[in-house]
Amino acid sequence: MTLPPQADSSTAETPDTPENSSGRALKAIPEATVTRLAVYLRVLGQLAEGGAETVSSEELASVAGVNSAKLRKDLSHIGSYGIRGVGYDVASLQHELERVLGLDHPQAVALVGVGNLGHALAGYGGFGGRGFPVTALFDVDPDLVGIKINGIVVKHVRDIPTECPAAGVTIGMIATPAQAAQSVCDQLVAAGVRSILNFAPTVLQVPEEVEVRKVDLAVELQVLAFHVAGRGNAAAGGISTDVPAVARVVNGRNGSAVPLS
Amino acid sequence: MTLPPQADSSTAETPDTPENSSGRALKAIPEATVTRLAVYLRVLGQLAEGGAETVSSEELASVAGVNSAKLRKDLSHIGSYGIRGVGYDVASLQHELERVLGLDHPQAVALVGVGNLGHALAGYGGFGGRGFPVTALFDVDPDLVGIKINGIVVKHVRDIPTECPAAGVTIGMIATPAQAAQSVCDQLVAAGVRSILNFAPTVLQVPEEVEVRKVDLAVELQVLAFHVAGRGNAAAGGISTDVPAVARVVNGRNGSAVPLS
DNA sequence: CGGTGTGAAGTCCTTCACAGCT
DNA sequence: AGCTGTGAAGGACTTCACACCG
Repeated sequence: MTLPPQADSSTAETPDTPENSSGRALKAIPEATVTRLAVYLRVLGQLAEGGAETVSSEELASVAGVNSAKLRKDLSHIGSYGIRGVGYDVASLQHELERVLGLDHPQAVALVGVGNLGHALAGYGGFGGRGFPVTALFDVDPDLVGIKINGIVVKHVRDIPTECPAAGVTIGMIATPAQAAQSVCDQLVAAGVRSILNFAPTVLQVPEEVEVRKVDLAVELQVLAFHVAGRGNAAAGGISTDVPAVARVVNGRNGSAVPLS
Repeated sequence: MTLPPQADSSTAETPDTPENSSGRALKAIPEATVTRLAVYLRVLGQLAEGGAETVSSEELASVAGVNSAKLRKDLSHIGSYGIRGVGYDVASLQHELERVLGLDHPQAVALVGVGNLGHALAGYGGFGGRGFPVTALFDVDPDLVGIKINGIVVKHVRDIPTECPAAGVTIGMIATPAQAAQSVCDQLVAAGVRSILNFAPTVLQVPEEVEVRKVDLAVELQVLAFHVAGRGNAAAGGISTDVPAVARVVNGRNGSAVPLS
């Protein structure tokens, strides 16, 4: 699964100065960069599978759909892990990114709302490769509470206060109808969850220390509709990823149909 | 689903100068603004249901999770539809936004990949309110081709070239595994689709005139993980929506549990 | 007065272009 | 000779603050 840039969070401030493992002082990493780091990480995984040992910024950028200057600037925010004249070591850059993104010790994810969409999310094993295990499921529908999805029992929403802390949940996903979302959100926050991915079409009100990212399908489609209507006229200018040649090759395919779902 | 800003499209150029219905010259609307217009539209719908006739920028902004200056600036891009000293007429602003977003005449949407996630998307009637009807479904799995979802028969992917133009499809959604996504994308583009919402975890290569927005769950979760890890330390600063008071009230609820899914 | 619409200032992000390491 | 890392320039979006209108 792939999501776009939609976080409605305003930009975080980082008053104190974190350091990386080698003790080098690091400036706060821009929000926009963090999102792309996750993309680079995924691409590196593909390259590693393909047996690549090193990549140049040009190659990596091309596959990731950005230009090389941006990629190098992004990576410069996390330190100097490239080799001049050569490129980046795939494996070590991968580890570095995992570390920076906090993936070195895994996060427990709770999903609330196991209806239509939620059910699909729960079954989405691995979330497109190395991923986040959903470790707790909640709903209020008596027909759903008690069933197992992917080996996990759906609990009642009222159990959030006890179950979430017990399971060490740090990230919550809300896939309930809009009317229920704020209430659920409040309960997750009360249970100590500080990061929430919201699929319900509502703006959630949360305390400062909680981060919300939202995924709103209707909004995505409406933005596309705007462009279809010609008002954003993409045709005239530079929409689309500015990526040439290499990418299609490295992606490991070139046009033949492949089994779906 | 919500993105953030997340479309990876570079910014479109708009060389010619569009006008609105009243003939007033309009500058190109910023991408970031378009995304929020869709949110405002949704909120206006809620307000209209609640019986509101007018809203101030302050109120509307609060419910939409932005500050009022931004909201006014956003609306100024589409013209002057407010009344000084009063606010905005809910109904007419609603219509104006629908017109600008190109929702006045509806778009046909095709969905490719009716597996786990795709199935859920197909059943997501109305997409959280006024929405986009999915009018064509495709897959390659023989077990899926031929079944009906929400009254729509799943066709084989090889029928895209004939079915999409026939149904007047303008927007495509890709919910296939990553390996299949580029191939499907190519076929949609060949069939005349110029706007694509991609759920597969791959960067799609498309010609300039095609717009791609992506929704990548793994990336969203990884960004959240980054903040959990404290590296983006939200706690210290200004994450979260800067919305107070009014919002929770206008949202029509205040904390009690509501049925889910 | 109250609240919109908007120039101007400010912030964040992107792109350029090149110095410097290997 | 090649490719990274980065200051500096450039754009895009946001916030401020106030003139202006109803």
